[in-house]
Amino acid sequence: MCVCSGADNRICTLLTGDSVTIDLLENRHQLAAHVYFFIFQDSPALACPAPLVALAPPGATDWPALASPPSNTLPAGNTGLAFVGPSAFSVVPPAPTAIPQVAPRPTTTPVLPLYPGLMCLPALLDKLSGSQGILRSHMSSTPFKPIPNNEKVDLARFRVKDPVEWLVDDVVSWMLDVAKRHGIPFEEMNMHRFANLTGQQMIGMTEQNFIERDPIWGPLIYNEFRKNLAEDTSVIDEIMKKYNADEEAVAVAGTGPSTSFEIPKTRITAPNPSTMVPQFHALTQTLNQTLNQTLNQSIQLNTNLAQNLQQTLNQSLATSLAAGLSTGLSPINLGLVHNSLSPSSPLLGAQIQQKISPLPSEITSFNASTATAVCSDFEGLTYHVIIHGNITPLHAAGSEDCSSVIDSKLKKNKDGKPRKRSQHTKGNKLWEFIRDALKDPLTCPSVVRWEDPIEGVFRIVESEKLARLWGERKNNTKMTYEKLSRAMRTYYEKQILVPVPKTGLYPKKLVYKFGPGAHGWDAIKEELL
DNA sequence: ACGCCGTTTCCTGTTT
DNA sequence: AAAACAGGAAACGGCG
Repeated sequence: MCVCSGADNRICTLLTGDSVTIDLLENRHQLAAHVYFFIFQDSPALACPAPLVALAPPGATDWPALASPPSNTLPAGNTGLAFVGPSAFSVVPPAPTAIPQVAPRPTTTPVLPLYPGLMCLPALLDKLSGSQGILRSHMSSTPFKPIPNNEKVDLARFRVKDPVEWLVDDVVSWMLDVAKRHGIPFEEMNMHRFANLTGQQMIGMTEQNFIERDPIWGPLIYNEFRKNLAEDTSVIDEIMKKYNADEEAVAVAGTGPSTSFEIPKTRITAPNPSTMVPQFHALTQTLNQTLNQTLNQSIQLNTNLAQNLQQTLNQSLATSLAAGLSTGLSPINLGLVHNSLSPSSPLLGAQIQQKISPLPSEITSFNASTATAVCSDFEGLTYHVIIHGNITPLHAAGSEDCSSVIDSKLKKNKDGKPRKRSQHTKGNKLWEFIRDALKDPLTCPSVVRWEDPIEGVFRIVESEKLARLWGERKNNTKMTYEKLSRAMRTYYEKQILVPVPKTGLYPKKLVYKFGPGAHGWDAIKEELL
């Protein structure tokens, strides 16, 4: 999809993915005079000739007069823009001289008729890029070759990433979201002035920088971005990374292995303000206070754990903060934390069990059913457990290390090869496990992640880790991704999974899509909408 | 004891 | 070449 703006109508921001299609449909009436939308209809891999539906603004004089409509035009009266393929383009910053300022912006937003013509993509591309040098295609000159760059591009992706990790696609997606939420017609934003920025670059920008790029909406965009940052946990992440680095250093130089339950109270120090973006000072101080407070509570809890194991923390703070610490969640994901980290979280037991193992020897088990724990592992460096609720030493089923017991009970099949123990666990089906992993910040997005939460498309990020977790769940240390995927494939027949559309929108491997037989995964969709 | 379900295991062949 | 995908066949263990 291509969104063009600017007074010369040739500054184009190229987007990929289909979620924005909905935005377009919803906001079609808002399209003002100088916006062109190029929408590729039903184009599996953007092979050309891909039917191209273009909206022609009334009175537009420089609309590329491209060809007569091919024979496969849309039926008369068809206004559907429903099938949008991926973009074949990357964003190329326009030359500054090519961006005249738009003086009075249109305030009315007429409903635009569909341009009657359907045009071939390369022709249009040549038309646009040839004259201005704005567009660059990833496509080869071979017109029928599929897009080489079919990396995941998801217009909802910015929601699950830190702004600091936003790529140019994410920035544009976010801006579209801002425009939609504020009812701003896209073309009224100088989106192209932001389309070459990453989140990291935007973090370093002042409000004035925003205003320079968009005198009208710059302050709003700036405030929206800051709001995003304020709700984001990246700063805490930085603090915690620093903390972990310090802790590791101490552990190496110190008296023994460090565990998450050896948290020195003095370890958290304020970051050097000179190394930080000025706007973050106040935020960092606040977060530091919160962090210290929470950690101190955890330390206190830890101190009493072996004797009493009854402690109450501020659930909201501990859960949200720690969940954010674990994954650097965006605000939206933080909003999901309460649901996803419920004590009954299917992953939690295994995760807690895994994380709890370095506890002092007298604490050998953990009642996951009565506790809410959050673990953050920072890519395996170290981790911290912040616990809320009642924790009692117990002998919960599954809490012991069963591996040796399992091994001794393994039966052998005809070939004399050992077979694993139970495969059948009521209410714990594989697809449910994966669904819940997608809700759990401990595993999403590090192990599994959404490609398109609206469509139910998800991707396995770390296949063997997912298999290991599934194996832990089933007390089967021999689980592999190969076996797990075989079980996944049995779901196609039951429509629990359905084939992922070969649109080129998604990576070719490790991507699955929930089907009508699966349920409970679309709660995230409701959160996002 | 039996049949069904939801895997798990093993395998061969294909696709990416 | 390696990883992932596809799917057949048989085994397994829990459950009704």
